[in-house]
Amino acid sequence: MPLENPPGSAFLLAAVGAHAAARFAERVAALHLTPPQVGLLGLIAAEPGQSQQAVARILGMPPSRLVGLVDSLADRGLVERRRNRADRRLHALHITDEGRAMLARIGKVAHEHDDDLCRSLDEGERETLRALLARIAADQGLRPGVHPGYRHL
Amino acid sequence: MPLENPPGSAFLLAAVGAHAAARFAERVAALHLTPPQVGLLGLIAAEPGQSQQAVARILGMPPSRLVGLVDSLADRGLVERRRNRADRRLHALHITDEGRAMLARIGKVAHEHDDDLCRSLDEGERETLRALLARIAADQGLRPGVHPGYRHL
DNA sequence: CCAAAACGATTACAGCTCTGAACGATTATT
DNA sequence: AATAATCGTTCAGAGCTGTAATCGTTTTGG
Repeated sequence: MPLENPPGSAFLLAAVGAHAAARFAERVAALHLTPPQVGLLGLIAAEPGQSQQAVARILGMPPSRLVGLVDSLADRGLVERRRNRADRRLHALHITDEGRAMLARIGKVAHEHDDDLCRSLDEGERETLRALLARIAADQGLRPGVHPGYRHL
Repeated sequence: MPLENPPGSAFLLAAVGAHAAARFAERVAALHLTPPQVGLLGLIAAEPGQSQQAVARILGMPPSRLVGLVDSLADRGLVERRRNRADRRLHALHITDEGRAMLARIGKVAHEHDDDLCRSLDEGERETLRALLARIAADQGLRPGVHPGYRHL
């Protein structure tokens, strides 16, 4: 039972959001990926050439955590570290062709996931939901496209 | 960046939900509680007398995990284990008066949290959001009042 | 009626992940 | 040139979780 009856928006949001995240994790597990890996891959694709520290700041995780994550993607050839000639301390992150192909498969999975989650809503209702959530996200200072949960998972 | 542009409902839901959960965790931390403890306390209050195994099944966590959780609440006098005379293997869980008092404080915190999260929405929009989320929750088979994320946090 | 299987709660243990500090390499500062 | 700061990485320690063994109790079945 929730703390309020009926449950408030915040509790519903957290519960449904956690469910959505769990189901998405199941789907991408079929591609041998975890949600943080997917988030990182997407971020590198969207803004290539960033240093690891910059990416770590955006994602809100300690740089030491990012190392293993980048390793796991680089080992599979989805991402590569390129040495910056101007400043050889930096490792610029870039997506590979294989990474882009994987991202396409992920996009397909994400779309299926989206459809299944919202199957009880018609298109107008889905649009309403997206709009309300986007308003909350903007108001609460969430960076578009960054999943706060990747911090701890 | 998300996998789709603009982001789909599922991604927004997971992101905003994780944010809501994180902010709620901060708020109840002021009461020296964690979200799983809050969820357990609420469940015991709503359906008193249940065995630990029954509660563990409802929350979707292994019974061994519940032991420490119940301990932490029992140590603070918010909950008590009562021996069942008919079957002395079972420990029926009951909330105490202090537990009820704490639950009242939690309810206040939850309400403030709710208000802050939805401050960019008017009352009609909040009701719309609640309705849409409740539809998804029901369709996806989520038990009302049970937070799936408590499984792993 | 008694031995054995089943069941609930607990504990012990092993594996995992995360955090924070330390380190080597490189660059900026003075 | 020497020192401080920055980046990526590694490493040890802490915390947490699930699995399996344990103990007491109850049910089952011969």
